[in-house]
Amino acid sequence: MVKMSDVAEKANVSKATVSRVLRNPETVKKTTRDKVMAIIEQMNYQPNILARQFRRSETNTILVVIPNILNTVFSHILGGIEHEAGKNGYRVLLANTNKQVEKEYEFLDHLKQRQVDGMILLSARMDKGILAEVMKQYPVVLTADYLEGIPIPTVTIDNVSSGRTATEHLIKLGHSRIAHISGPLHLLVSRDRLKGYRQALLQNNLDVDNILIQEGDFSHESGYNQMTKLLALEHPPTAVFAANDEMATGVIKAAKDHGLSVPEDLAVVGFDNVKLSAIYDPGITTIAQPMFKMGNKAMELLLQQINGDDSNKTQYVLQNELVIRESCGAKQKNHG
Amino acid sequence: MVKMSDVAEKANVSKATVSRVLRNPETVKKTTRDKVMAIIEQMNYQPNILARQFRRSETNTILVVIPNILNTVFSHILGGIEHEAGKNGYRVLLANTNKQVEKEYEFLDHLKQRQVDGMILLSARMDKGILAEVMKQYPVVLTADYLEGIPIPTVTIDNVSSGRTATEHLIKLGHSRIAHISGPLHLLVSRDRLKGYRQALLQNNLDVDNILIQEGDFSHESGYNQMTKLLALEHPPTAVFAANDEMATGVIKAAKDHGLSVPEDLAVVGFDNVKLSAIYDPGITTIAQPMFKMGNKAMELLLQQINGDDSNKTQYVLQNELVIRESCGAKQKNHG
DNA sequence: GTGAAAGCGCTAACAG
DNA sequence: CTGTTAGCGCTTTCAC
Repeated sequence: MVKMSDVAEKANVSKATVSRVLRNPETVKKTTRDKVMAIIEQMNYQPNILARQFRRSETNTILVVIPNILNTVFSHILGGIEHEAGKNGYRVLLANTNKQVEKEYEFLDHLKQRQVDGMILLSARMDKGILAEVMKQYPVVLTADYLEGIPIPTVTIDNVSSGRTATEHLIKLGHSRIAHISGPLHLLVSRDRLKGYRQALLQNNLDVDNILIQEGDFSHESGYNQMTKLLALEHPPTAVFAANDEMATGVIKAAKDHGLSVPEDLAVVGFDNVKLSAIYDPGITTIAQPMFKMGNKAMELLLQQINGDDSNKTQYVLQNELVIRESCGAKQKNHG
Repeated sequence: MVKMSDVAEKANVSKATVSRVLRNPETVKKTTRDKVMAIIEQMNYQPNILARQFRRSETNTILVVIPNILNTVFSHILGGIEHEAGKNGYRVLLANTNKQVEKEYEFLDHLKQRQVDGMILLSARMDKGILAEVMKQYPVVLTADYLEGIPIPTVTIDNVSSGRTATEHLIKLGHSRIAHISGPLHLLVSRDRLKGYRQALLQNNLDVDNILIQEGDFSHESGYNQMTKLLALEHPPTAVFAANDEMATGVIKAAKDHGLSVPEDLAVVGFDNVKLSAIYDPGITTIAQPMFKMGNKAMELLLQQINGDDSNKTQYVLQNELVIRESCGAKQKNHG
């Protein structure tokens, strides 16, 4: 493996000059630079990045902690992160926690050992105090997930208002008996969407009937099961707001299996606007999270921190959007 | 940042001993070892991994090159890789190519610069000759994608026989006019599935009608569009084998929009067995790829190479499986 | 079983 | 604009 000193020798310059040519070309006279570059080409010299990382103690790598790669919401955000990272010469190390807190702690060590320059969390189940400590010392950004009461840079949408928007849409369509199938309630995201649902009902002088609120786990199956329960009620709902799109498909399936049509007999609104919601039949009305953009922005904030700009330790709330398709009954069925 | 020499000093031993305690504990007397460990704990010493990597010139990191993170087939395989990697103390660096060959070449440099110990490709669009050269020098495994004529360790299913299985299933159900919507034909995977389709027809003395073979791009939209074309034929097909599940949903949507029922008027078989195929309505009969397992096996093969076991440069063909759901008409509609 | 010493390949003062 | 020099923190012979 040819090294810097080999190049230096052959080019009749010092190692320092070769190093400069590589990292600060403008500080080297053009003729010298060209000569060195030529030798580098000729010898097919590849700098030893490991040595460089060690010497500079920076890795140009960031860690992305994900609860579940298989969830398309997370993989879209990951895509956004990867895109922005690549543009800025950073590499992305993947850390799948499978929803286990212990894994989060494990990956924290990578940060502490400076194996990465920063970390983006899509899942923050760890102890808030510990996280607060960590983020004093290392660049950290939170997205998708968020926490109350600690000042950590965060990129999200407003889940409360999104929940309200989804519910209000159903109210405007004339529904008064609207159910909500929530995500796991140990997640703040789920609680906030539920809060929005409640607010919408109350603001429209509708009763909040607790029997119409069922907790799911974001899976199709839970949507199906909870909807089946709801349909067994004496007064079943005429509309459902499901806390994600996959559960919405379960809701629709349950309704169909019960002999009901969607949206004629049951209006359904989902959440996320993943591809599934667009290709399902009927197309699912949903709240769009700007997932790719969330990833982008999160990476941007992280880069600011890495580059020592601490002025910006703020929360970013991105715009969400109601995407109307067939499942709510506000629109005629068509393709696209 | 406390370093090894600090620990050594406080423990009254040499750096060498501390290093041994960390990496070869069995070569250190128990009493010494315990003393050193205690000091390490007490001082909260974190070894500088960058220094270690540099010194040992190994990274314990592998690179996974993915054409598209948003595709669930790839994210499942990635999950399998990540799982196996984690178990063995390896970290996974993500390399999203967005289907651009140039990106593949770019990421190759990481390998050449020894920034990673090995590479798993889920996409090999690069020049075969170059790849062949690379894999002589560095640990590389190919999965999901594959190439003909170069002896690179590969983990896949048999796409030809899978295509045959899918098609034969439709033939057994009594269909004789069976269409195929293929993946992009520049991909060997797509060509092989098509080949299987052809073989099944011929082996059953059915004509191959080229008008029934349409090229898609694995998207819902392409499935929809190609199916719409097929339905406009004078003699439209009564069954369709789509080269992936997402296109199958497009096929079904097109049929419904055309006033047809699936499976009554049109039988459909997909490919991959992603979650979508299970939750779609109707459930889609499909060929299951053992995606997680493919990732596992690929990582296993890579580890063998990294550990210098070159005996095993073989192709692994994993078992596929026909999963029968409603879309083909072989089964009554029910949930699950 | 342990210590001394050399050095991995690069970068960054500092001088000139 | 370029060269000299001194390490970064760890691992690994080689002695003892």
